[in-house]
Amino acid sequence: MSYNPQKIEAKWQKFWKTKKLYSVKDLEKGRKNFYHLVMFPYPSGDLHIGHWYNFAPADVYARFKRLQGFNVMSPMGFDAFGLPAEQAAIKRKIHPEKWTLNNIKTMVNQFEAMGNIYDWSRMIITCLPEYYKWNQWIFLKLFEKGLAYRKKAPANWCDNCKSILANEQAEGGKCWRCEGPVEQKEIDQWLLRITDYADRLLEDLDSLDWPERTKIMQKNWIGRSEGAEIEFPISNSNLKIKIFTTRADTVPGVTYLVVAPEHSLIKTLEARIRNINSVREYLDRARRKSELERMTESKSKSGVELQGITAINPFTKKEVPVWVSDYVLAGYGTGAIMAVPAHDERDFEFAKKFGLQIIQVVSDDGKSNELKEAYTGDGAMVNSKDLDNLPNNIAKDRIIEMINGKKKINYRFHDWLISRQRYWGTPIPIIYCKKCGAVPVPEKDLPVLLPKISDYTPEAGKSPLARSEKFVKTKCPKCGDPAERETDTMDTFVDSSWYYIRYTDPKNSKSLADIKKVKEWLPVKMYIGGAEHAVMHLLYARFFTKFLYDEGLINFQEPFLSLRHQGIILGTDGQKMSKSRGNVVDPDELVSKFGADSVRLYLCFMGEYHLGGPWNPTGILGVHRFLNRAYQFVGKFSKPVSKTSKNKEAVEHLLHKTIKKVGDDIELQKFNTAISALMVLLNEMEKNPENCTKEMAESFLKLLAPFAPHLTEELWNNLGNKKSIYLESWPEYSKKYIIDEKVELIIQINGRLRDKLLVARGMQQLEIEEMVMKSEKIKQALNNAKPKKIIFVADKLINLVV
RNA sequence: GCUCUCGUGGCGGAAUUGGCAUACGCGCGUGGCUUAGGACCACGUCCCGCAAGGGUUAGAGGUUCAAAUCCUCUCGAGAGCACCA
Repeated sequence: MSYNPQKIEAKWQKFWKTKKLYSVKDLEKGRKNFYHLVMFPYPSGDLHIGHWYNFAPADVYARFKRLQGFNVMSPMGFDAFGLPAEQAAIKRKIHPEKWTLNNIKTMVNQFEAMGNIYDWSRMIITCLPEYYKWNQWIFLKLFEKGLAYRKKAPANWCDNCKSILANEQAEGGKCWRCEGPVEQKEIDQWLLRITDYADRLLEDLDSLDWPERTKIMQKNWIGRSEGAEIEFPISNSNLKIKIFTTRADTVPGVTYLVVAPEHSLIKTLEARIRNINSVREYLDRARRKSELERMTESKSKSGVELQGITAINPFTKKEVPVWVSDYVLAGYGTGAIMAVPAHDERDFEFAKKFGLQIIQVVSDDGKSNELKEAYTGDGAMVNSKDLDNLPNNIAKDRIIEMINGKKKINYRFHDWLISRQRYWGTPIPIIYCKKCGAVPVPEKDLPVLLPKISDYTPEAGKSPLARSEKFVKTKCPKCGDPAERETDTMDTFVDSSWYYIRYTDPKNSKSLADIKKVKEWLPVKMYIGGAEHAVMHLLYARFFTKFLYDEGLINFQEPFLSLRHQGIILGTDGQKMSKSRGNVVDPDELVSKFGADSVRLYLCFMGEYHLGGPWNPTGILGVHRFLNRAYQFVGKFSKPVSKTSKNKEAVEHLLHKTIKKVGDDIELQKFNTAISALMVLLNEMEKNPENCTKEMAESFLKLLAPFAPHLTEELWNNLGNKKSIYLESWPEYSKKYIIDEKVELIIQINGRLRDKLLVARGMQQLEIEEMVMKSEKIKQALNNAKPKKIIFVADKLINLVV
């Protein structure tokens, strides 16, 4: 009999479907609920091998949990709004909805071929009104609480995508989607006040079982810093320049101020700036520079002095010049800084270049020295009048008080900008009325349907929806006057910020989810997805969860208790897979050659899950051979076998050790070593089939079941079992088999292996020493030398030091 | 530039966390069995050496009875941050 995966897999996929084996009830007697979730995919067309890597090993974990006795919910859906649908639609001249829903159909079929445990009755598609209605509903709640607001401000603009981006999506001056350069553009936009939640978002990180790296990234992104706001009066004027600093102790060393090119002061004091022409020229140049250029040119600083304008150092009362430079960011703090060249590297560099004064005020040896570089450490105050010799950390608070500074906490991140000037997204449910202003659409009128229009090509700064008169023209819900709808749509990250809640109650038309079901399932126990979402999706989702908690709609404050990242599969050449490189691995082809079980198994076996790595085209042969051998071996037990197994002890020991190892490893998502343990077990059983029993073969199948669901169902059935193997439970190991009675003890001389000894567990040192001295090898190696010292580790080793 | 993580055969990778380095698999070699398929089976496969033995975890040094694992430096790779005042 030969292993025919194609036949077996189709058969069992049908079986699972007709038996509804994976549709999950909200409550099952005697079983604990376990919510297992993988980040839902974008419906891009076909499942590629990267998708397989995200979903198949994650499914191994879910199946393992199910076998352990949990009532596992593992739902799947599609993050269906977004730019690529529009772009594909424009290119192919079909409606984005049609394109998206077609893709979803294909992908659902491909998912079924993967043999996953998904409960398709809970599927979510975010571009359908039944889903995005609740985006709008949540938006209105945020609006009601003042957490959604409209503002005209410079925003990140990607000219390729013709859209505004959130800061999280414009990292490093590049668009997260197309990698094109990001420019600044003034535009009216909707923002969500995520910064109100900054401290909670920071504090609650500690309680999460997340990769440390990811937590650090979120911490850095939020970027909390404690400091003070200090005002510097402008000479001969009532105006003041407000700055933010974390080093108030260095105020005595402030020798100039710098404002960002966008700072309002320049315009206000235009008339007094003597060199206004060269200042304007500088501002022009700075504006033309893209964010990217500003960063790459960060090495050499540029700037112009605002001649005719000086400020007063509030500590020394001395006049200091004011400069404009693009090394100061408009978006952080107040857009202006106090410069302390002696104690800040950037200021030092700037001062050196433009010949500005450098005054040391903190010193590690209490003396004022010639500085070759900025001194950023702690020390005692110098050149600071009465404060001299005081530790700088104490001087800090003293100075803030003396100069009427205000303690302040600043955050690096900004409010979340959600307006998108695009068609394929959730309409923002706001109506503009000349009399009443921005009026929320009443709840009863939700959803505001996305109209079917025929021309959704983007236009700079304006949503395609603005061209649909039918959509735009409406009546003010408050006063009934003619009014206009908001035409921007929401960032698709809004959709994914709460979808995990919707899975618990996906068809609810009365609320986003029934609180009873929410309590039954949430928070998510295990969440799996790419590390690239560390500061986007994962931060937004945490924010939404906290908001919905505050609204009393859910009973938990963190959505994902445990988080794991998968790695990325690279092409055979070690490069990122792409069609242009021609190094794309086609999973469908592999499935038709080797079967889905082999593909699943190989993806788990190829290395550490969170690392990924290059694809090895012959590697899959190894696991395929293994499955084939398992098929042949277990097949032997489908007929009654003689019960003469004489020496099953040895195999029994190994089996129990394997049960422990495979369970422990899957729990840690170390799938590769779990599989290698299964291989070792099968190798051993194959060598001694006469010492194996049917029960052993059954245990082996259960251990293999999470990895190779189709094959194990087939073999389980062949052994005479009528019900699915997934209605069984994970085998238990007994301690007596885990601990061997005899252990192999290593004998070392000076730390080098010389001999081995098989001894009873727990044997004492003296007894062992005696045995060691009788060993020929040891006698020879010792060559009559007497051990000076003997190190003994029970059941492990004895080391003779000569 | 800064921070973090990591460097183990021809390749993917193991190593109970300081205690037998190279498990498991790929590839390769030899032989067998097959009328060929990316099949299967057996044996071998870190380096030097006929052997006894010796050497080996990027490189150099250190701590220790004992180091892939801990410390220091150098080199290399990956990730994150990159004017955040």
